[in-house]
Amino acid sequence: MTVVLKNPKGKVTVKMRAGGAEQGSGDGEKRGRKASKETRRQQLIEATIDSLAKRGYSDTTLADVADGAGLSRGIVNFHFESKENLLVATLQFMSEEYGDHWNSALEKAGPSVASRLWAIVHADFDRKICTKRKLAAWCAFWGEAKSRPTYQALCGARDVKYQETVIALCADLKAEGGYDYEPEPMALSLCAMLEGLWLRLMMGDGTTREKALEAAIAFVVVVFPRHLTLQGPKPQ
Amino acid sequence: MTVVLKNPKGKVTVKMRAGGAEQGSGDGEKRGRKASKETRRQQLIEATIDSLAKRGYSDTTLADVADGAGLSRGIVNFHFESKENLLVATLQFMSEEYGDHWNSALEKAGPSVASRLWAIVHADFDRKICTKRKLAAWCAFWGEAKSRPTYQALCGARDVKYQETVIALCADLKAEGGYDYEPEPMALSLCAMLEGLWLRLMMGDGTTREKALEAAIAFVVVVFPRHLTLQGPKPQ
DNA sequence: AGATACTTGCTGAATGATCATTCAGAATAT
DNA sequence: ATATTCTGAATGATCATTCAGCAAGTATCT
Repeated sequence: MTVVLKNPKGKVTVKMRAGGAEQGSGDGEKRGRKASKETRRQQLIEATIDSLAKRGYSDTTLADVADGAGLSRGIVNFHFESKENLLVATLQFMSEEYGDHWNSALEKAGPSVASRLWAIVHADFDRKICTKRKLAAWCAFWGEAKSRPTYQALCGARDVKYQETVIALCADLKAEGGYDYEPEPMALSLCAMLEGLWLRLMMGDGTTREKALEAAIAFVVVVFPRHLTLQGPKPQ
Repeated sequence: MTVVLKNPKGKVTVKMRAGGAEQGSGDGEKRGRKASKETRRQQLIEATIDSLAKRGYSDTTLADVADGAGLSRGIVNFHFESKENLLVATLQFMSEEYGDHWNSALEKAGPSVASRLWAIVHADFDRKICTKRKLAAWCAFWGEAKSRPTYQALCGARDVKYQETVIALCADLKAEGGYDYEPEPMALSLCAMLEGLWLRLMMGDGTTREKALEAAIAFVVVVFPRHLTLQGPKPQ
């Protein structure tokens, strides 16, 4: 919906979007013509995630993104030069948001290794990260990643840091608790399971966020029974 | 590479593909003009998997598929009516092949529940199923599944039967061995982990088939220590 | 304050490239 | 001769990209 107002002189003076698509950054940001370059880029990235989620990678068009942002057809090439750039920027944004999220979850966690593992597993199923919309966008990129080195690098960067962290946590728990398996395979299976649960959530079979979290918890509790219970990390 | 032969009258009589792309069904099948409808369809499905693996879903074109099969441009619409039909048939084929594979692995397995679980986990990493090429094709479909009900149904069908089987195996092991966790979440986390490992294999980070299998084994051994060891199922 | 020129953000019609689909007719089999 | 399988040029649809021009904001001058 577009609102067009006319001033007393009869000239068009305001032409901006009304309604619910305002997904830019901070609330104080200016809209319409006044929006800053960064705000506009973020707005287009959000519209891209919407489009990826709604129509999938291969049906995402610049026209759909522009419509979703309530702007004109040429807008993406104006701000991003090309469709490819927009998609890379979108993946970059999601990748950073994901990384920031689990890092801050680790910082907020208690000092014990057990509570840190508990926190990082829960972070993956947090409402901020784990929405239908974003999972669908992730999956769209995964589907293209193998044939596009740029996507592969960005998805890979996401995983490497995460997995190293999980390996370290598993190694620390082993040192503390006397488990007798290797940290690397254990961490790999844990990370793979978390991604697999995301995949399930996207695919929309019966799996819900609650069931997925329950399954993830069941896993880590069985693997580290001396440190974790179904109710949470044991006090050291 | 295309071979063109001329008969004594100077007319072109044979025009068929030479080389290594002959991935159709049985060896006795005829080639060239003589190929049966089913052979031709299978040949095109294999070329589709190749194209999906090489170029990804969004860059897979009918021209590329036809080239890959060594046939002309209109061939797909002749045998499948539309691109969409070809892709659905391809997914159907992969889905059936996958299902047949783990079902026959279960049949070949020993009678004990432990050896059946062992077999089904190994089946996922068998060289016949778990190739770069096929994993990439699966991933391409997953990426589009959320916005295409047909794909979603076919991918879902793949999973539901599998997961029910795994739940039953987990429940039987629990009954036998006195483990105290619920079969459903445990089976879900196991299935999710197997899919997640496939995802890793496709993405081409350092994960190899051997490491993936090792991680999967580490998991089930930890979960069912009374029935499984790293070397295989325990004799009952 | 008002007028003027200049900058920046944005628009949307036009362009050209890519690609699925069609189909008339050629090649081959029966 | 007739039916079947296949070809490849033509067609039309979709879509990314371009760009001339408009509108809003800002600086400078009177």
